[in-house]
Amino acid sequence: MPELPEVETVRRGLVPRMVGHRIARLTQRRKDLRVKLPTKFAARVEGRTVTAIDRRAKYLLMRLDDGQTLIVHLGMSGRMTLHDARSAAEHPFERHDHVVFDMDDGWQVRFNDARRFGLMLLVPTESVEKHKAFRGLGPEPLDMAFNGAVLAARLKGRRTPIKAALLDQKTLVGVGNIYACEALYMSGISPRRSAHTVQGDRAERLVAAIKQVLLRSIDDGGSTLRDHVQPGGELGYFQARFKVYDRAGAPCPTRDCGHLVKRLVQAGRSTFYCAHCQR
DNA sequence: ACGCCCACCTGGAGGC
DNA sequence: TGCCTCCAGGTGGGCG
Repeated sequence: MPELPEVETVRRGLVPRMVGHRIARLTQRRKDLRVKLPTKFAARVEGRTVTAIDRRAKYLLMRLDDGQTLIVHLGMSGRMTLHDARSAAEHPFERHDHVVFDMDDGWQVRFNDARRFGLMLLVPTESVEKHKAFRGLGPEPLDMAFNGAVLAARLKGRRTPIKAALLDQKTLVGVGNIYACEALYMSGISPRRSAHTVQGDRAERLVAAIKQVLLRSIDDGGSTLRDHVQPGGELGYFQARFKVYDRAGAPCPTRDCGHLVKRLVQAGRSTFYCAHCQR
């Protein structure tokens, strides 16, 4: 499910239910996520108050009041759902509700992840950036400092196709298969173009497209294809705005183009593009 | 060091 | 209905 806009949407949905609240109880209904939950995980989290929820790349960072950070990654199919346990309605667990946070005010936050590619880690806040998963992560695309020159420098000398380079979180973070396809289409750049040739004006156009597509998607609550829901259960709507993603065989949306959207496989992932509009 | 392939896991869709 | 194949929003380990 989640690329930057979906993770950011989840973050925003969790803030009002978690920040400023104590985790009264944490239940591990299943421990074998991508990274096994540490022993005594529940005991180390229970009683702690969440002071903030940040995001870095596609990771949620739940800051706890004892100086630890609970790192959450949603993998491909992870979601967070909210339940008001004080209401009279029944709240039966669903298949794949793996970790349950009971907050001190009666709200319940559940981590649900069918494929179990997600992970949770508990690390000292000051060492988050030193963790193996965070070392080498590229710049945040929505930072003011991220511009064409920054991207161009990171693509220099790289022989892989630009599409694959965008998926590589060492190049920049937060962009996944959907938004890589969409940003390349919007900037008129072929996904097959060698990454090192994306320089100068081309890099500027690509950065502008990346920022625009991510921001628009956040505005729409992300993209709901299969799994993504906002924590309150609302769907995302950005998928209605896809120009090429998952649209193989459909007419290219550029006026008067007349060509069809094509699908190809790069680095094991589907790429959707218009061979006429993207060079 | 880099780039490619695959595994990790479950479920939904489509073909027969 | 059932069974089989393919595909899915991510990541990281192993290989050449």
